[in-house]
Amino acid sequence: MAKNLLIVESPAKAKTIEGYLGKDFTVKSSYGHIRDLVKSEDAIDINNNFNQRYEVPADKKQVVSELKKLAKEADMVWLASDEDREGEAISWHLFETLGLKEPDTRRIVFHEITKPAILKAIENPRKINYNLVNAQQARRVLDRLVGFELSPVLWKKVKPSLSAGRVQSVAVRLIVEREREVNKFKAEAAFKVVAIFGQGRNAFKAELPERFSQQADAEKFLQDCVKALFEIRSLETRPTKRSPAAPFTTSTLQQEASRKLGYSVSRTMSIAQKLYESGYITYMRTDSVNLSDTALNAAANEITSAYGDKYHQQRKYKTKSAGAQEAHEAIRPTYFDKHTIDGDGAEKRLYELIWKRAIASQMSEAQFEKTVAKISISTRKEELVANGEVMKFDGFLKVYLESHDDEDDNQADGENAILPPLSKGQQLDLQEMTATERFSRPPARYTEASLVKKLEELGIGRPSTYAPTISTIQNRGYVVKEEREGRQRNFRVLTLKGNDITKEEKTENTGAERGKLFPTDIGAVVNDFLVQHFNGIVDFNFTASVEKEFDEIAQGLKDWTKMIRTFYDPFHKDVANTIETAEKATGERELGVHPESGKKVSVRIGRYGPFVQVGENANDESEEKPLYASLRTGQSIETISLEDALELFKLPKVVGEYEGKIMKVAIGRFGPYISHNSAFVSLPKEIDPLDVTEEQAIELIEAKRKKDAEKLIKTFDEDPDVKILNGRWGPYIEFGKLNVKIPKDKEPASLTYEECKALADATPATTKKGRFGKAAPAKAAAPAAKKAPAKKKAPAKKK
DNA sequence: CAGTGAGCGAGCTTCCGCTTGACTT
Repeated sequence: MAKNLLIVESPAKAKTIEGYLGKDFTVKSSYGHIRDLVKSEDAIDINNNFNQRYEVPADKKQVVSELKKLAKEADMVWLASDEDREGEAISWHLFETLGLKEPDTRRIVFHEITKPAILKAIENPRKINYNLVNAQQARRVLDRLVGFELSPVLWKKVKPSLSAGRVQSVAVRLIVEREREVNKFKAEAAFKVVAIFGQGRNAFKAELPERFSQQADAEKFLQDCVKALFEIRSLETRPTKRSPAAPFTTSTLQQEASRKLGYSVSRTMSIAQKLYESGYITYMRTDSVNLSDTALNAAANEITSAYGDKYHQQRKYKTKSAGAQEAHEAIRPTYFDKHTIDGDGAEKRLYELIWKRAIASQMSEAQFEKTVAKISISTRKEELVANGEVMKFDGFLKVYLESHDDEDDNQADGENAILPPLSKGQQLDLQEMTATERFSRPPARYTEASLVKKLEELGIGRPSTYAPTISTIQNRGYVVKEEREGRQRNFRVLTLKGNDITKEEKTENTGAERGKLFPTDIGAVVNDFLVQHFNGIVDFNFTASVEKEFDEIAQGLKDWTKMIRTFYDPFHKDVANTIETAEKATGERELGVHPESGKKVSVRIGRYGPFVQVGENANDESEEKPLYASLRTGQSIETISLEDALELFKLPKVVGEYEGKIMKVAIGRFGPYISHNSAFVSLPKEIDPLDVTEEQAIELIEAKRKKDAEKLIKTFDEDPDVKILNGRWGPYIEFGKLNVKIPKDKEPASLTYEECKALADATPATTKKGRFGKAAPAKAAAPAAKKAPAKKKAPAKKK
């Protein structure tokens, strides 16, 4: 038995380290945290110094018992979790849970998984840093208190099962506020003048720095240019350079993989996880841009041998993010001489991206010669400007060019074009000049990756939580990732050619979005509610300010329970006050009055989602009941117009007759559908329910019948409502409204009616939904309830 | 599931940060 047990957080890391240390060491992993606060309300004892109750979650029991056993057998246990707040806490939880004793325990840390780093760490053990542990406890307790007190407020005031938290609520806020900026944005049009001089290979573009807001001014300018002389007034050439970006962190990897490969952040992370487990890359959840000395040398060797000495330049990067804890290296290939790897296409592409970025980060800068030519116009005082750029040395650009979110902006302007040989005083031949109407652009909606970037800038969230946070806000229905169609927009183009000026009107598509994050109505309502009642929590600086206090705790300058007390008491007061006084939040908005009846038209969120209401709530029997209609996908209570709202009442609508029965189009909870003779057909997305023709409807009904017939295996004379069908997951019996799976040992085609009935009777009706969600399972059917009888709920809080 | 938007009301939902596989539908 090995004398030493060394525990790290990640199993892949454990494997590597075991190779470095030899027989005297057993290296195991804790798989992250091994304990957490209990789920129940009594996890934190508010009145007793915020004492915590921890438990080992079910999925960690096995790991813990194995570690316990090994720890008992070992002479010395080395706690080698990461050197950051969470890592220190993991060591402490291990110490407590495994029942370790101080003389036989060492705490060690390293920032890179290299043999010298590990050996050095072992020579320099220390004790658990309880200040750091306290800082983590403060973080953990604060997040629990915030999350588990705020969420229930939402259940009461907005809708059950919603959630709020220090991180997710700010993420939603960013998206809601950006959407509002986009919606209130008014595009401003201005004419941009571009001239083309010279012929053929010597042709080049020049631009007028000023823009004209009025068409008349642009026209006048072109008019003035008809007989004008153009001359190069000044010519300036200067060297410029561009430097490579730092190697990847989690967030920059997510951004580049999104821009260059189109991966979602969760896809990027799961591919990176595979690469890590295969030993191709270093750890992928990191906020550090640092490379180990071993890596610097390996990169230097690779660059020198592959590209030559002049392409290499050693660089050490410093992190720019304030909250960075830098427990690991930057993300880099484990072996720089491996330009590509075995694996599927996605893995290969991500690996190559990581390899290029890391290699480029150690390469020389690219050198350019930038030329600016200013061109005077004899009839005007303005000058045209031509920019040219010639690359003199490619440097790092040989392998990698970083992309940016706002890429397409400059590209079209010929910013980096090559200019022909020019000289000062040279007369130029105008070939063509255009004045094109261009529009200012609204701020860009967030993509998953650009949201991560923003969160990182605000110091909110950690490398391990970016991807899960993005999923959470989508799963809660606060945010949707969507494509939206743009709309056509006209713009004017004036062209001067020869001595003639022509005008034309062109159209372009604008506002189309792909893979952008949009707030839902519920997201907006929840956000507004939180901003109104808990501004301090959803403040963009809240995390930064508590982080500062956590740092003070980590340095031993502050008592963590005092810090939490100072936060909690007023916060809890707000919670209690809000529960008592706040109205239910529905996002209600009045759109106006119905043009014919004069009744009030309003929108709000109801039990089944956003809807329009015409007429007041009936509080008296003599009054008429109001009319309701659900909003369609893509519509929102915040932006819908009165006209669009009234459109919704044009459904349900009879679109024709078929086989003697009417066909009706309506919108249901699951979207638009056609009903016919008590059968239902969903409308495909691309068909507008208001435009369905009789022919289309018949076609759809027939198509549905055909599809159903393909699924049908057998029917019965005894009861037409009983069928055997082939479903997505195999054959099943449709017994009236109940679907029953057919056991594997039965042949579906040979089942008799009686057998079907028996199977149906044996199936508990748990799939049926009651009015308030899932129907309770029949009491007698569940004799052995696993759960202990529910605890008595704490009596209602005193008022 | 197929046109609702009350209330009735037992018992449930929920946080952030560390880690990976185990899961059906």
